[in-house]
Amino acid sequence: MAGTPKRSSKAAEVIKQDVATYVAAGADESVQRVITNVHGLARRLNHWYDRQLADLDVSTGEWAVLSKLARDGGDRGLSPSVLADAANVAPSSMTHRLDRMAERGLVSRSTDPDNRVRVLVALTEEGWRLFRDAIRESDMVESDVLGPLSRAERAQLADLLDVVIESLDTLDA
Amino acid sequence: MAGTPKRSSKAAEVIKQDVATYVAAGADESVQRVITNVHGLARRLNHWYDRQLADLDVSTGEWAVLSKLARDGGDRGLSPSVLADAANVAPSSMTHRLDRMAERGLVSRSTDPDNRVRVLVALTEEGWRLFRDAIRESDMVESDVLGPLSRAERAQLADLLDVVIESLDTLDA
DNA sequence: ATCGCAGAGTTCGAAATCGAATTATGTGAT
DNA sequence: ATCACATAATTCGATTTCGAACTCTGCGAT
Repeated sequence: MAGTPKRSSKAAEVIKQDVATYVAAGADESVQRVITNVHGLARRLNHWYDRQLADLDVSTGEWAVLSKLARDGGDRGLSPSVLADAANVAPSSMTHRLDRMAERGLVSRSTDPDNRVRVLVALTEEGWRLFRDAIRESDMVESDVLGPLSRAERAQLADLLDVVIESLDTLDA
Repeated sequence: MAGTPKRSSKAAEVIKQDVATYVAAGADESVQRVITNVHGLARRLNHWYDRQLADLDVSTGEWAVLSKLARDGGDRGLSPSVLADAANVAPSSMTHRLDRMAERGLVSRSTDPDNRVRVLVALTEEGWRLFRDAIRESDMVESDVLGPLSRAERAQLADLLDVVIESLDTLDA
C-alpha cells in the first residue's frame, strides 16, 4: 500500500486531506468521505452554473425562482412565500427579487382569484424560454461530467443518493 | 410495473417529477437523475447545518471561513483572498466578515512577515473549539443519515462521486 | 537607483438581504 | 353579523454584500 500512488488527482488529494481534518475533529471517516464528496461536487457544479448564468444575465437567486416555477409552477404558478422557501431567502427579499424579474418580463404576478390574500407568480413565455436555454446548456456540461460513468453506474449512483435523501427526510420529519 | 407503487416516498416523487421537467426541457434523464439528487441532498444537508450553526451563533458564511481555515490553514493561516474564493464571496465582503469574526475572537489577523502586502488569517483557540464542536454535532446527524447504507455501499457511493469530481475538474481546467 | 506595473487588501457608494412592523384578506367563535 | 385571530405579502430601517476605485508593497526593466 505504501508506494507510488497510481495517479492521485489533485482533487482527490485535497478531499482526502479534508476528510482527515474532519476525522481528526471527531467525525467518522466513511461518513465524511461521502458527505465531503457530495458538498464538493455540488459546489463545483454551482460554480459552473454561476458562470453560465452570468452569460444569460441571470443571478443564482433568480435562477432558483425560475427553476422552481418551471418544476412546480403548474398552470397557476406559485406564491411568493413558497418561492422564498425554495430559494432559501426571506419573504421580503423575494418581494424585491420578483419586482426585478417581473420588470424584466420573466415572471408575471397576479392575485389569486380564489383567495385575494394570495399572490400567484408564474413564468412568462420569456421566462420559459430562458429556462429551456439554460437547461440545455447545462445538460451539455453535466453529460460531459458524467461521461466516465456507464449507464448502470449512473443508475447506481442515483439510487444510492435516493436512499440517503429518503433517510434524511425521514429524520427531518 | 403499472400498479400500486410499493412505498414511493414523497421526496422520491418530487425528485422524479423534477427530473421529468428537466428532461422535457431537453436534458438527458440518466444525467439529470444524478445531478438532481446531488443538489437535493446538498441542499437538505445545508438546511440542516444552518439550523445547527444558528444554535452556535455562527452564520453559514462564517462557517465557510472557519472550516476552510481548519482544513487548509496549516500553521500560518490563509489570506483573505483565498478565503473569499473559498466562501464564494467578494474580497471586500470578506474584509468585513473577518472584521466581525476577529472582534468576536474566532480568528486572528496578522501581516505576513515575508511579504507585507499579504495578510494571514488564522483560527484562534476559540475558533478551533467552535469548529470541533460543530463537526462533532453534525457528524452525529450525518451518521444517522447514512445509517441505511452499509460500509461497502458508502465506499461505493464515495468512489462514484470521486470519479465525477475528477471528471469535472479535468473538464474545468 | 527609479520608474512603472502587478498584486493584495481595504474603503466607499450602490444594491441586495434580513427581521420586524404593517396592511389587507380570510376564518372561526360567539 | 361582528369581533378576534391567523395568514400572506409588502414596507421600512438596519445590516450585509457587491463592484469599482484607491492605497500600499514588491518586482522587473531600463
